[in-house]
Amino acid sequence: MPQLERGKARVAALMAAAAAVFAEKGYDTATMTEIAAGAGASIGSLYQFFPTKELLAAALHEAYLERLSGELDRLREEAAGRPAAELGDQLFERLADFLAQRPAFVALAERRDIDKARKRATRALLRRQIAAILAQAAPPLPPGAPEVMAVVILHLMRAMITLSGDDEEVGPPAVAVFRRMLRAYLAG
Amino acid sequence: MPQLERGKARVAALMAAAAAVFAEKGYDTATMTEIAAGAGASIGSLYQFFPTKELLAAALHEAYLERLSGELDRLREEAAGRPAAELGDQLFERLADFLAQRPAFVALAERRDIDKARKRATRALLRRQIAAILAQAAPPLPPGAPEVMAVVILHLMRAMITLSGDDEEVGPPAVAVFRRMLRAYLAG
Amino acid sequence: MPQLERGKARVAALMAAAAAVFAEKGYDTATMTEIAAGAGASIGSLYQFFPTKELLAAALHEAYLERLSGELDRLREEAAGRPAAELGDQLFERLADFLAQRPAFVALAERRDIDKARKRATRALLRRQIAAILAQAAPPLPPGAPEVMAVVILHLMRAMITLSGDDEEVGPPAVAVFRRMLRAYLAG
Amino acid sequence: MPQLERGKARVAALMAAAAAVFAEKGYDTATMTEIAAGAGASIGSLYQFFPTKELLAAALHEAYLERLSGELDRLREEAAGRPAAELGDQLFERLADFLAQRPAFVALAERRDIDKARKRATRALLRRQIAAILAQAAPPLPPGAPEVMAVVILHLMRAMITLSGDDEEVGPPAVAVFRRMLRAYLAG
DNA sequence: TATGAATGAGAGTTCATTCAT
DNA sequence: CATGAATGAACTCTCATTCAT
Repeated sequence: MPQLERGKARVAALMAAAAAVFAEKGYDTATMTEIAAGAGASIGSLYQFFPTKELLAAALHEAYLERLSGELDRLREEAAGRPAAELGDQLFERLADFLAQRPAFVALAERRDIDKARKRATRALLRRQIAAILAQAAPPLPPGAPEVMAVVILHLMRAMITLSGDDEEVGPPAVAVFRRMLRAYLAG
Repeated sequence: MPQLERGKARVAALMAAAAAVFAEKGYDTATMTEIAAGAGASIGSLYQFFPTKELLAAALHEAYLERLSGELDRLREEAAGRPAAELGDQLFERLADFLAQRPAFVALAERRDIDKARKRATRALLRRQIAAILAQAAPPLPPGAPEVMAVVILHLMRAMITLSGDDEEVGPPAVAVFRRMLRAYLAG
Repeated sequence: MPQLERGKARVAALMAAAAAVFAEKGYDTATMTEIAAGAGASIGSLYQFFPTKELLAAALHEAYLERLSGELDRLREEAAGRPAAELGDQLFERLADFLAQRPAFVALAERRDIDKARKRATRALLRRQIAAILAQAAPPLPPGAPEVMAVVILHLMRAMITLSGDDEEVGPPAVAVFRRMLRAYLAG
Repeated sequence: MPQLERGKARVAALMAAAAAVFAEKGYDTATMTEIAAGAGASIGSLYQFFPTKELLAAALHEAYLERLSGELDRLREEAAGRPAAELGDQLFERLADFLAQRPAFVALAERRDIDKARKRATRALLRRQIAAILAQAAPPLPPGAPEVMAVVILHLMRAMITLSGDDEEVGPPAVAVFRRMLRAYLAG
């Protein structure tokens, strides 16, 4: 919606501020006022571009999903013919990176006012992309396995996130275990 | 705090209502008014027993934790000398049951206004109990493993919960995989 | 909704204040804040009883309509067998009185966010009551006439209202003319 | 204010859009943004020509009044020497037409932020013009009657407008009655 | 002039919490 | 203890209007 250069910069600043606030407080507790302030904008300016708190969240979420989708596409291209365990490792690493750099992602993905169907659709999309990657493994996984493993990986990622907020002593080894479990399972 | 019989019934009803509302709407979105109404009580009455929304949540959470703690204690007694994989299975099942019956648990465990230290402490407690169970496995797990596996199990449980809200087609196989992964890992 | 005596008094005060503000500023321009202040209540108190500006307006409107309906019922009982012109005069007078004492009535009846069907229904009700009165005239009006005359009278009343806001020099004679026109028409 | 051709077209488009929006939503509820959009212009452009919402409304109202005034002037010229009832009929018809084609007129005439004196003055002007027409009736109306009847006619017009928004079954007969009432009254 | 971004006072509404009865 | 009314800070959102380009 922004047409001028100035507007584009504003929108970028607003989304960045929104990401920060959503990450820190969660969707419900985040306030539009704080987001606007965080971007050095007036509340009116925020609403000029995002007519609703929900729409703001949706826009940010969408942007994240597109980026993630692109990254998975790229990974699929690179990864044809590799062994499954290695693919799992790659996925693990890249997804973890992606999420670590976007701490608002989970808050956005789980906000309650998102409608169920949409949520499901979004998850299905990601699942399919990850399954597509795993389907390229050589030797190939048994039929059906890529889809199930996609779900597994996605949920492991969720666990990862929480883990990074955990104790430092206990987190890293657990991450390693998750990784090994996945590797072992994919290897055979 | 309640001294009379009547008071105890009130408190029970209030906590039940709170559990229902927290489960349905999440901590932030739940309102004290709705909770009171759900228990057939007036707001005034609710505040008589729980002087704060946060205290209400804390009380409910505490109650859940105690119950869970008890269950884990019992499991530890029963489980001495079993193989690790079997213990993992047992834990898996019992924890899943526990959470399935208390859908407010996660919402309470993750509410944002809880102070970090307390959160950490709570998690540490559970971890220790689970580790204690795993430490009784025969043959024994390598040193340090029970603690790490406790973390892993706890996070798998979290994944489980989310999974139950997922598509029906894709959820159950993923649960099975998690189970098998854990089993395999604990077995060797 | 108010259950205690105190609450009933509040509601009465709030409705009175609302009537005053709606009358003075019209529905759109009236503010909930001003209404609350006018009743010596806090904004929260106002919302306790009227969860929406629209509902407040609706409640007030409803109350007015009920009162008016009662008045018309009474008039019908008293008026059986009188000549039509006299009934017209009576209606004219009573309705004018009613509206003069409730300057918010028109503002409420015409607010834009009321749904069309409801508006129509309300008007139809009043029309029917007035027609019922005119139908009792002796000698009787021709068939169909009471219904049409009811519409005419209702619209004359609307004109009356506006007229009272007009110049003082020109208003009263015009009112008199309206009255005579109606009389003449009903007389033959 | 607009000096170029382009400017005049802009102003015309803006006023047309304003008329449409005022008619549909009423003065209070109409927004400058929607008006600008309706004219295919930017807000900045709208404010270039009409520095205030109120001034925009005033300009539109003024334009309408001038047009109406012209029409009444023409009618006065045509109508000298006709019987009063016929003049009433003519007025009735022309005014109704005028208003039917300009649904924003009433909204503009009744907006609340217009100052009372101005409102009164405007009404007085129209009244005088209508009275001037009626004063030309032959045989002449009694002294004072034209002024009073002008008021009456003006208010009947208002009723007319509302009537056209009413039920279709009940509107037209009522219009006819109004017409007949006026005719009869003017005839004697 | 034209455009679209920027501003911020103010409106409606919510809800945890307190108080009077 | 119970009830329900009272309070007001805080929140989301709107819109007339101003400004920079």
